[in-house]
Amino acid sequence: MAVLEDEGYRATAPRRAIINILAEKQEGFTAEEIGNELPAVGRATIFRTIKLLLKAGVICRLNLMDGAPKYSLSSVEHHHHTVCVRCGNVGEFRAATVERLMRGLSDDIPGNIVGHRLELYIVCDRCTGNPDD
Amino acid sequence: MAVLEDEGYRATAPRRAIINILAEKQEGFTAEEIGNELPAVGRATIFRTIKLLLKAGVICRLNLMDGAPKYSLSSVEHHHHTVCVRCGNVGEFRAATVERLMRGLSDDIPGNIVGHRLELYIVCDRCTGNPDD
DNA sequence: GCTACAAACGATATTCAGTATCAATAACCG
DNA sequence: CGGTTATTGATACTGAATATCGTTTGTAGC
Ligand SMILES: [Mn+2]
Ligand SMILES: [Mn+2]
Ligand SMILES: [Zn+2]
Ligand SMILES: [Zn+2]
Repeated sequence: MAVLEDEGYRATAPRRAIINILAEKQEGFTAEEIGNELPAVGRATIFRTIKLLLKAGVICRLNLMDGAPKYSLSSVEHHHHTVCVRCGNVGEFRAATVERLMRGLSDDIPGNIVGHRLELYIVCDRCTGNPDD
Repeated sequence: MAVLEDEGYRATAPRRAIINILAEKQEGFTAEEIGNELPAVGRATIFRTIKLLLKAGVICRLNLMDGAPKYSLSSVEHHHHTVCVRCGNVGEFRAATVERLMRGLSDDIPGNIVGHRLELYIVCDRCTGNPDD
């Protein structure tokens, strides 16, 4: 909520409603899910707010294996995601080794690395237990 | 072209036309570009063929920084991509260190890793020279 | 080379995510 | 409070991708 003030955005009712919902979400979420939970809020505003929170760094975007976009709260500055290919649950992880690797890679890559994206596709423990569904 | 036979697909004129175009492409390409170069081929067939070639492993999909899909010939089995955030040019690279890292990561990650996606966003050498455009 | 049959096609309609427009509304500052 | 201006929601629109379906075309078997 402080995000809005910090960036000079107005603390409107729709924005606060969206932020409240996100605050409780453990798993990743889609724009549609948010919209479904807030029928009173216009579709455009959902997308506008998502974009705003992305820019502010409150949430981050990731891609499912098929490229479909999904979002998750960014609890930490820079991190990567695990996505269960069965149930779609999203996890976050940081690993110093990943970042170290990126720095090492810059020697082998032409041009200047300005960012990266790493997604791990997994079958989560819960889904390993239940072969179906 | 052998791909089609190998997988039991018919070697139709549209498919051959698409494959011929791809064979000459150095950079990554979008579905639209292919469609533009082959006005005679129906849009649906472009997408159907892309999907087919993805499954066959002839091309691979990558995501631009904003999530937009792009494709590139997969010259090698498993690899990753660099995307210039200025001009959009796509490069491929392999690095044993990346794959080694993934194996190492599996200890820290809950669940079974079944795949990963790594994209490096860069400013390519050509774009570093030309600050504008 | 035919023929029959299934695979694949293209046109079309449709879905779905995301964006532009714009008049109406509501934050915020004084 | 009241004025200014950011923000909203309805609506229309775009662009990517897919479903449908009658027609075409590859291909295996003769
Ligand atoms: Mn995250
Ligand atoms: Mn590739
Ligand atoms: Zn799972
Ligand atoms: Zn470039």
